Amino acid sequence: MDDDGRDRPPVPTGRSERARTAALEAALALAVELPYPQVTMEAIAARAGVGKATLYRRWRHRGALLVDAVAHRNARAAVGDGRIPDTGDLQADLSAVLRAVVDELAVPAWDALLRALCVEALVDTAVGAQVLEEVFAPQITLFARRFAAARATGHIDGSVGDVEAFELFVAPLFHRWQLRTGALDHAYADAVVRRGCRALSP
Amino acid sequence: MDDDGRDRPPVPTGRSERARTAALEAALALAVELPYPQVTMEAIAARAGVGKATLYRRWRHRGALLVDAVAHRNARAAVGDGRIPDTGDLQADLSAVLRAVVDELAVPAWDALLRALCVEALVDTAVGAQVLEEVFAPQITLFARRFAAARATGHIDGSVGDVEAFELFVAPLFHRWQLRTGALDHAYADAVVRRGCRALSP
Amino acid sequence: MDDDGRDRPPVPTGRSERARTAALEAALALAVELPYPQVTMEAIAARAGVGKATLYRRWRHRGALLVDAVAHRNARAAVGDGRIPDTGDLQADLSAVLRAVVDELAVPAWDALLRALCVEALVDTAVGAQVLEEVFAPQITLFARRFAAARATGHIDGSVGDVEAFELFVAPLFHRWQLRTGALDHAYADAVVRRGCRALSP
Amino acid sequence: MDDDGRDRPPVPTGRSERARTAALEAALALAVELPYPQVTMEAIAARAGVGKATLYRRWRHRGALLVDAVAHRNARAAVGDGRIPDTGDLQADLSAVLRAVVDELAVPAWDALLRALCVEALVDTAVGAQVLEEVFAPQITLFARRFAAARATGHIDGSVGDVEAFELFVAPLFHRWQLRTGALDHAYADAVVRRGCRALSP
DNA sequence: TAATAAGCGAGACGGTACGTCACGTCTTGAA
DNA sequence: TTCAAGACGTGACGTACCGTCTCGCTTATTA
Repeated sequence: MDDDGRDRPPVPTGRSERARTAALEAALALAVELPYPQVTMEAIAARAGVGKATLYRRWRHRGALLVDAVAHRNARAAVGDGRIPDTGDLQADLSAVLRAVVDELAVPAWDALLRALCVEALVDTAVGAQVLEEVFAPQITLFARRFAAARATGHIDGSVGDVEAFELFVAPLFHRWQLRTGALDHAYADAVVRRGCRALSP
Repeated sequence: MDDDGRDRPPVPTGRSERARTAALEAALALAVELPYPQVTMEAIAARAGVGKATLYRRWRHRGALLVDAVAHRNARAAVGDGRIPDTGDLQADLSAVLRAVVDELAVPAWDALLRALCVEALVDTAVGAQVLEEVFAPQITLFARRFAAARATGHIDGSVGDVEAFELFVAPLFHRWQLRTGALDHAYADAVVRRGCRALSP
Repeated sequence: MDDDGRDRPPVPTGRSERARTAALEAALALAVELPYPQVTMEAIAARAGVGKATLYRRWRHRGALLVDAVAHRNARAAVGDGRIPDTGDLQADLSAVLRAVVDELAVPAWDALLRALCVEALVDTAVGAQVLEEVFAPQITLFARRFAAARATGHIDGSVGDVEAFELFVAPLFHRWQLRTGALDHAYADAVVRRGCRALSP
Repeated sequence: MDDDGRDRPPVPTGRSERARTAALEAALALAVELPYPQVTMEAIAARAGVGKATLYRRWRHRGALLVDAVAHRNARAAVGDGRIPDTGDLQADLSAVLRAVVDELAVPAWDALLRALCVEALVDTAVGAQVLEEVFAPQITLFARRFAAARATGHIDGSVGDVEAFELFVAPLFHRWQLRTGALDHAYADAVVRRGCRALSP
């Protein structure tokens, strides 16, 4: 699982590493501050002070570069700092998390990045798989841990899988975020959690 | 709500009507048979046998053209032929509908079209609103009618809004379709409906 | 003899004509003021205020463009104003002409253009043929007319062909100009003519 | 005359000597078998199995490398093996030599090399001087020796300089070779010699 | 003989130009 | 008058070379 459109050179030297970092950060910055069609490889290269060939040497697509850029960002500031609380009250814990997700999606920078990621994922199946693996899968894993605890204490139906439970809670937010079918606020997050917990109760 | 990127000439003559139809059908055909980045205005014009200026005279964006094209398609073959069944058994009715949705999404042509629509919606907020209004809103209305009946017979919690209920059922499918987090089949549709009905039960 | 790398569009419109002229004059200007490797299609397009695609639509090579540019220039200011004098004294007439050629080659602009033409002619046989036809052949024709008169009056050996006689006079200048084997001045022109006339005397 | 773009390291070790030879021969081979624009420093380095930095360490320009390569070639197989015959019959002797030149120019390899040299000489004055000094000057010297003998025996006009006499014979061939104004064969060589000798007769 | 530094091949780097394609506008010729 | 056809200026595409640089590795000397 290494030949998915990234990092051809196995040993990044000092100079290479500078170029790589500059490219990733330029991509992030441009994706945030420009309409996505203007986030071109040319613009990223110029902003990063890097040759276009260097970009294409490392990433086959703009999509691959963007996914790496977002992964790079997440490595620095993990969303929700990497753990779902477990106070014993599943509904309260999930409410806190989904409220945090709502808050994140309200940050224009993250909103723009995520929309860009979705565009690339929709356009190219391979990039879609990469997005799933590197951006969503970690989140699913986080939720899965909390669900396991809830199952152990009998708070949720043991027959529901992790991904299914994850989608029960996150998909409505994702849908509303992407299609803007309504206000995406704490109240909605709470309502989604309330209904989700009812759906999962044993 | 008239300057949203469509139909500037209000009275299409005979000749321009032919051009309009040809453009819409060319857009549909290309969106289905080519990767989306290759569905260019030039390609659509060429396929339709229409001048590029004619396209830009009627639609400002490729997105606006595509939305019209999908609306044009839906006008011919309405999804689920325009009504949600009401046998009195909400869960059975919704299962039938969501299974149909799953089947639709499995058709490559519709899958490709919907992905293209989502790309445009993600890239441009105005197109997003148009997609919502013309593609998703009709669906929500369909569901709303069935929900109203269910509320009247006391089968679901009266305090849950139509959009919220819609998202409870549709968002998981949408999420799984877009991100390919797992198999999108009848079993998943049934499970989503089962959990949704539990969540909505009074 | 029309498909030799120029003028694909048979009827140049008003806008096209402006683009064509601007391109030709930009090419001339750049070939004169820059080292030849910097006379790029990109630079010509920029200087002409013309799209690169427009250049490539009309000329396949930089060479083809340059040949047209020089022909365009020659159409305006014919070298030696289009006729070789005939005072009855062949040696004097040719001296005057070759001195004029020497003077022309001393003009940096024409020197640069001619070197550029030779580069293109050396690199690509097809361009070479075009250069011969459009730049040198007219000169040969001019000399041929004068040689015909000289043959008629018995001043030169009737068995020597026009091209051979032309080369007898012009080749030494060309050789010295290109390889800088010595001073290229009026004295040299006179000496070349003197020897050439001796060689051709009946 | 040492900083003209060649041999900066005065003491080539064994390893670097191998690199030098490999580079020169790769340059020759590529100049013969490819169109000249494809004879790039990269291609030469690759063919020679040599680092690009090694090329640039020894030669500043592709032109300097090419001139050295041709000189390297000439060192092995001297053109006309280094002497112009002196049978006492100047015209016959020169005919033999110019026929040999014509034959050389008919060899595609030498034709290609000489065109490449001329391109470099035309593009860069410094390279032009180098070409003159290393490729043409030795030829002029050869002719000069024969002219001196002819002058001593009163066969040619003593007032004509060596370079002028050289150009009288060689320039027409050069001109015809470069511009392809006509057939470049033994007959033409003979005619040029015949006329040249008449021009030079005392 | 072992370390040590110089020179090498390899090739990544920041650039620039290539030749192509699509953008959205504008002009022309035919219907 | 409207339309298809397509040229126009613009600018991004992905590639190839430029000339410089940084790597390890090989060599040839110096301790």
